[in-house]
Amino acid sequence: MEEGVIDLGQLRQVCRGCSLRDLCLPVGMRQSDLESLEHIVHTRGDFDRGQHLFLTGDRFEAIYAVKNGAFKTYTLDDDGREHVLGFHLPGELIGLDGIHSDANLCNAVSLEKSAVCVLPFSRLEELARRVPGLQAQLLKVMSRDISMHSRLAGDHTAEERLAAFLVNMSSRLGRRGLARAAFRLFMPRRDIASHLRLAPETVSRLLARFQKDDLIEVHGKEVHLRDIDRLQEIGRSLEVPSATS
Amino acid sequence: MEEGVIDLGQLRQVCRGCSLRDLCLPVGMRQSDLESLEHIVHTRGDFDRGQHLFLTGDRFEAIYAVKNGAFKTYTLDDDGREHVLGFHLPGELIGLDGIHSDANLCNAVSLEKSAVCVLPFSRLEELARRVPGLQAQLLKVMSRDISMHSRLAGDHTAEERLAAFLVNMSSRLGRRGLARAAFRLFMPRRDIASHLRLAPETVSRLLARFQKDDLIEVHGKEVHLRDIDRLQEIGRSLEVPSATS
DNA sequence: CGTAGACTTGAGAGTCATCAACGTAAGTGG
DNA sequence: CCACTTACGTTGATGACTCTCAAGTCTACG
Repeated sequence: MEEGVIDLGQLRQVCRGCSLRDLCLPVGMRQSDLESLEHIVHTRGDFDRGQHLFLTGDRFEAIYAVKNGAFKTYTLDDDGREHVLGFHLPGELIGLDGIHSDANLCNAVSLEKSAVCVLPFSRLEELARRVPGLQAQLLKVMSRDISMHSRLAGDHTAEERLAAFLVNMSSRLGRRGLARAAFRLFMPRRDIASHLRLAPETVSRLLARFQKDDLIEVHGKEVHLRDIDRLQEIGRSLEVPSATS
Repeated sequence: MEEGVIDLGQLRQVCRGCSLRDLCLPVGMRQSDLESLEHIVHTRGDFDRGQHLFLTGDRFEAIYAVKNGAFKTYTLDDDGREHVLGFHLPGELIGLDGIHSDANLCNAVSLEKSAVCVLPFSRLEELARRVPGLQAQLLKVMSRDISMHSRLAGDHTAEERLAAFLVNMSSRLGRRGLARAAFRLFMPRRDIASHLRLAPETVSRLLARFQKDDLIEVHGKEVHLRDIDRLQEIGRSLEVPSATS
């Protein structure tokens, strides 16, 4: 096989041929602009579970879009305590918090077999100037991130935070064509706990209680949301409203 | 006086003549581009303490730069509980969390006599395409916001959060030419507490303890940071590193 | 299959919230 | 300008939510 053929045929259609193009950065971009985006993107598809995408202090050069699999981002205290900043599903971006710095400010690690699209930031920035839709989408994604984190930073009970987390996962997975009511928690309890600033034991206990109250069913990592409305009600104050969902 | 003369002479130099131009959106912009920015900006200088800049649900049309004074942004639960998202000093932007929505997602209220610069978002977006420095700065500011909120959302003690808050205030005020070691907390304890998800009583008690430990001196709203290094040490895990400070 | 890590469940402890009372400052109108 | 009123701030006592510690169970992967 000739390299050139592969390039133009496959690699060069990363975005146009990607099932995530309506969730990811390409939202609202024209076909011709997508092609421009494809020129600056390349895919890295070799991430095993536990493998890092970048580390704190690495030079900030790119942001990343999850192509498949899942990642978590986290920081480490001086005490060695881990703080999970968030989980990243296919179509979501990683590294936005590093833009204002010269270095990445967190670690990003794969939670399962994963692949990402690498978006070299300076070229992305330049392209965003030429493609209105790209700039707009980038700003929207970042704005949504601000909203999400500021909600999570608020004063809510453990119950509210976990309910909101489940509903949030459900809706994010749903938008990716997966079942909203039943899914697999691809991260360990410890990570959920850290993300919600809880102890793993508290997560366990709350899941057990939710189950007792017929809100969910849990079997290990599998969860089934049996009463999404009530869960949503419980976690409502953490919900990020949006016009486009 | 003729209107036209005022427009071109004063109003039209909002940015170039503004003492905040090195902190605010104009960072890194050329004089000629600043002029373009001035064409889309206008100032509203009539905010009394307690007066709102916008409310949750208001149509999102603009972001705002604080010109002088100070604002807080907050949300209200269904239970009527207030969650303070942040405080906004001169040169800082308000409303970035509304970009991804059609509506503002929080309330913004003046904490003292204040003025803002209004940046109509669609025009700003358009200008950002033409002015690289503007786009870059907007992305940086948003990126920093993400970092700040995700740190605050982490699992830290009350002591750490308050120490970090004081140091953060100190440095933000310092960058504005004010004393870093001694300043006035322009917001009530209740708002500090809400922002740090603490009870107002806890803020009081911690300030008293910091004082007893010779870290600070407090007299009502006046605080004097006596040992900034140790405060910084205490709150270090909440600090947002940056390349450009 | 066996081992190591993950998860669950229970008991006890701690941080911080709540309730309550008091002191202080701020803002208003006489 | 001062008394009054109201909100803000402090301090103490109590209690709750959640953490920590500990043990046991389960799951996953070699």
